[in-house]
Amino acid sequence: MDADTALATLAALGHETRLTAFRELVQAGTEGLAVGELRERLGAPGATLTAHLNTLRAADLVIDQREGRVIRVRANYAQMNGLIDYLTENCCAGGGNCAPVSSCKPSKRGKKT
Amino acid sequence: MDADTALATLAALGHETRLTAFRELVQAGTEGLAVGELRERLGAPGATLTAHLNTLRAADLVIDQREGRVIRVRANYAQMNGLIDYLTENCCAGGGNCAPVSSCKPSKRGKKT
DNA sequence: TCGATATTTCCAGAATTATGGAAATATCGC
DNA sequence: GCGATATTTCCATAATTCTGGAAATATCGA
Repeated sequence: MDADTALATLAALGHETRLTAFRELVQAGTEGLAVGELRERLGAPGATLTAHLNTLRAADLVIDQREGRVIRVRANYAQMNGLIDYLTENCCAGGGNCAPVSSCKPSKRGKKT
Repeated sequence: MDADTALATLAALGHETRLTAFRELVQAGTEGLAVGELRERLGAPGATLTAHLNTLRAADLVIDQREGRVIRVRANYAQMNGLIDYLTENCCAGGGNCAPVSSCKPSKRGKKT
């Protein structure tokens, strides 16, 4: 992932509604959610949600698929992995101060930092 | 790391100047950089850089230490690790679609996604 | 104390982003 | 085709963030 893509991805996630929406989609799993279902969960007006979804779409963080009148949205895990990779490189490049092995240990996840 | 902190961290990194600044600091390693040195590298006016540094500071992404008239700024790797952990949890929770082992393999870093 | 250097705060204008109602588009079942 | 449902686009307003000059603050060496 290049810097511009990482930037767009970070900016897309750096908004409360969009981060919450993405988390809902991740929790929903591979099936994803209908836009209407997501709208109900977030309690946002349609136009507002669409605007945020468009930002997430532009950042390639979600994939949608039309199923008749319903548009089903899913989290794009590949892009999230790409972002994590990018940040890991950024975090670890140069000084070797936080090697991937230490930042990715399963046992370390969930700790209070 | 809680959701609010992750949000502030993502928003802080979701700006070109701040992401570039953070990358410079990571590359600079444990010694960090003087604000003036960072300012020269970024080519930004002092007030502008200070505003961005304040955002990074509020997000706990940088640590600074005064050395006489110079303020030395360093990347806070712990916070970056915390963010990566948060995203990894978000990415992997629910569906098990992208386990940390796959997103953090050293061999996978650097791939084009 | 003074003058020089480093950085910040103050502040206001510029630019961008967010919000949501109303109208438009797409698809369905009949 | 028509009415109903799902979602988007359009658009204007509101809110936020960005930017950078000028003044203020902090520290130094003499």
